Amino acid sequence: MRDLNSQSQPQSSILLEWYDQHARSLPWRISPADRAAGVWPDPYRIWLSEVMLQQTTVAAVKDYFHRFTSRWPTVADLAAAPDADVMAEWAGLGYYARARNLLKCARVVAQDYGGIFPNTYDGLIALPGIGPYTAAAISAIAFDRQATVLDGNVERVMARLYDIHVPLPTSKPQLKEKAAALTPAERPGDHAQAVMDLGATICTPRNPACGICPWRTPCAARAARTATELPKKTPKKPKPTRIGIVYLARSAAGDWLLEQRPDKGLLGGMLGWPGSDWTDSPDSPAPAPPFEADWQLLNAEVRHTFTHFHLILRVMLAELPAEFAAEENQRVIARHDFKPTDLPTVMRKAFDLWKGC
DNA sequence: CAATCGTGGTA
DNA sequence: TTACCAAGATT
Repeated sequence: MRDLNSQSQPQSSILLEWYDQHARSLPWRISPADRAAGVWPDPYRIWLSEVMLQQTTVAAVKDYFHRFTSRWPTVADLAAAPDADVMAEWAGLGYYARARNLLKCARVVAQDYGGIFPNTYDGLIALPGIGPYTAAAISAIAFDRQATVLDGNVERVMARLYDIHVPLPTSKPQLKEKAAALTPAERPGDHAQAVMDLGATICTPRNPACGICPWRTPCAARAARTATELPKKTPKKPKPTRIGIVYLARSAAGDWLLEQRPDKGLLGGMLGWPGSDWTDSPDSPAPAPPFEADWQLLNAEVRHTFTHFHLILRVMLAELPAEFAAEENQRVIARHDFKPTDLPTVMRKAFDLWKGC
């Protein structure tokens, strides 16, 4: 007799059928026609897309991916690029340590590996900026290896599929085990992308579309009506508000004074306006203008929220003296070389405030 | 291990 | 307006 439990175990084959019909066309993906013709993705493009996609939405990544791949078509091209060019191209995407590690990684691959990415999980995870998720993703998607990805989507899908109420990150090993048990030997890369697509389009954090989910039959959370409350997460700490000052100095010719921030820490390696430290106290922060001048306070403030604090920035303006002697980390950028899009968003907001005056 | 590290979209 | 969230890595 037919085993009624046969449908109670989720199967990769069901998910892959759904994926073949619903896969989104993405710039780093091989089209179904190409894949049928035996074309495999370029590991460089998979690596680049996966690093950009770390904690970042597909919508935000698309344009950056196009700009990077058209400007630097190969890992060797990227490895040869000046640091400042890469940081400027990454500006606005956030988590700037990714850009610094991207360059480090490209240079290791170009110089130590002859421009060929290692094709194993162990080889990949040893590279800068490649952690457990990204190593698994590249292994599976670019090299057809049976690796299991565990990102936020997979965590959510597994927690619901098996109705796991243990909060993250404690439940992570358990979720990884479930995800690994579902990973097929055939098409592991498509399977990985299918689970993530499922999480991004059907098994969403709020209002999951359980009725049209390919795994609706075996889903334990759907049966228990607990899907929307999963996965549980340990509560986050509240964000403090910090206050700071930035100094916009513009010469009579329209040139701007900027600073390259230190490699470590917030906005590391990026251009920014000279300024004070950002303090927690409501007291006005110690002024630290880059030169003595008649600094004018703009009549509006920058408000910006980082991962773990809110920031209020006061913006001061003065004319940059022609004889100004720049420090080592400072750059006087000519009017026509200055592009606000080269700045991280919080710094661009300060510029926008001036522009609106 | 808990903290750090960006930004934009969404309810 | 606020809080949550997104194809996480590093220390």
